[in-house]
Amino acid sequence: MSWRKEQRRAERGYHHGNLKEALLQAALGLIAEKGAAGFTFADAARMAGVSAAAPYRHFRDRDELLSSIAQRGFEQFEQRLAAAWDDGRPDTVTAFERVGKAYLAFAREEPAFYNAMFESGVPVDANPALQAASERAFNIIRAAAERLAALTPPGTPRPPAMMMALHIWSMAHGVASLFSRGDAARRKLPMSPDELLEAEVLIYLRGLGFPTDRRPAGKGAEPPPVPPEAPSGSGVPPGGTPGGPWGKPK
Amino acid sequence: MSWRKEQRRAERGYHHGNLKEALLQAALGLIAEKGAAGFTFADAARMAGVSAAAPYRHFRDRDELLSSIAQRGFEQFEQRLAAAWDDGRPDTVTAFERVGKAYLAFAREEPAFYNAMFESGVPVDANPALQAASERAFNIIRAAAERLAALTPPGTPRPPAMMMALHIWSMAHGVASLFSRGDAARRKLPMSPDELLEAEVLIYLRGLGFPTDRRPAGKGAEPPPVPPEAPSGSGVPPGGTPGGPWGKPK
DNA sequence: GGCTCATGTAAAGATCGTTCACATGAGCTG
DNA sequence: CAGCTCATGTGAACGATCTTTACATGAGCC
Repeated sequence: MSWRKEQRRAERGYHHGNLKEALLQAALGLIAEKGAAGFTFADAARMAGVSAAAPYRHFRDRDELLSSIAQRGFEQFEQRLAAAWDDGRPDTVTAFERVGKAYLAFAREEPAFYNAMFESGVPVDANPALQAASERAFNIIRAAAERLAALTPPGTPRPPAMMMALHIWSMAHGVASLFSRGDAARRKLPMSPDELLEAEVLIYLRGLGFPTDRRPAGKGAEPPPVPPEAPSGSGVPPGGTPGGPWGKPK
Repeated sequence: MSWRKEQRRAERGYHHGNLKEALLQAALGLIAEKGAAGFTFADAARMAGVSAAAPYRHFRDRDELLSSIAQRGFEQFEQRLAAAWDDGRPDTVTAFERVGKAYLAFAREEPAFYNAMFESGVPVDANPALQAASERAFNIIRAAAERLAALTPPGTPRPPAMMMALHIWSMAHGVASLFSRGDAARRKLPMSPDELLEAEVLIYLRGLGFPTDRRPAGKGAEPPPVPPEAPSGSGVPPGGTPGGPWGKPK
């Protein structure tokens, strides 16, 4: 046995005290480094200063550890999305876009969680708690979509809110997993993932009849200003950044 | 040594004859079954009836096999996308949507390839040939986007074609990887992935000012042949079919 | 026929995931 | 405080995988 190990043991005694948490943290670090596939149960144990068999006292097997991380990830994800949504303040469209940004930010800033959640092959539906956490996170997007759906300008086709939510989710996930993470991020793009997603969502919202004219596209005339936030009237600020979400068209 | 093995050997002699190809096929089957993560080099060897060391005569290591499969996948992917695009016939928008469908169809029908290409953790940029194949596939989408960009009705914002291509790619990939494959597909949806993507793309195109009012929601009449390629038409048509691509709003 | 080299084999080392019998010690009970 | 118990950690061991190394085979070519 290594000197190091003995030393660790001396420091902390026979019992670790908080092994479960330590393992989760270790795994998180390892996944961030080498991906969920490269992460090793034995490595996590080593990193926690414990024998290879010890983790089995806290997790049925390697998959359960991964699953736990995914679940915790969904919980944090939900919190961040909820904070971004902020119940639709100051206006629905702005908040909606903030959710998109939060999605990408999470994928970028918490690669280990995102990996465990969406790219580790953990079957979400196998674990009820995990599935529930996943649904709670999605429900934020869904709630936002409901609000948005209620606001689609009259005379415009109005898809079910659920569908809009799924659309947004797929856009965000598509951008995140193709361009915003790991080696995929190395695909060189003419713009940042954030800009890409923002423009995508804006075009989509325009397709639903929402005024997205706060960013005049190019030199052209302002797109016809549909009454902001249709029925009630609290709404999208008319002003905007010049250049449009996609920059000046050449 | 097993009887089976001896028998196989007797059938084919000491040399396999076409081991490289056999390994690729075996791997493809295994990945389809158990995912790229669960796929094992030794298993592929076994399935080809050779010793565990034999594959190393044809692939530097397990990753190179995976990488080869990904590359082959991108090549087939390119072919299918190209066939779907069919150089924009009969009209750009129709062909464009066909590309979207082809994307999903590939993801669904060739799970092993799709898995190796996008979900196996193979670093695309590590292998120049692989990267080139990937780019050739993307170029189909890109070419389609160029054509579409050239047609955006005047008076409408016109994002760069490259951006449009990336948008479409991210939508397709998002839908495919969230809803169209593996356990993720088990997330129960109120509609098929194909419908979901089609609606998403249509709304997006509408956001770009394209007329997307053909296609009465259900089993209705034949899509009214909108004058194909309508650069002259003004943006979003006021009428549109009731319901649009997403069925009747409730 | 004989040489050569690509192709396959067997054996072995390193690492993992996992299990099992056993050790330790924290906390309760009396 | 003594003793018991049970959660928690240890070591050893099994089978599987990946990979390397030395050796075997035989197809093609002179």
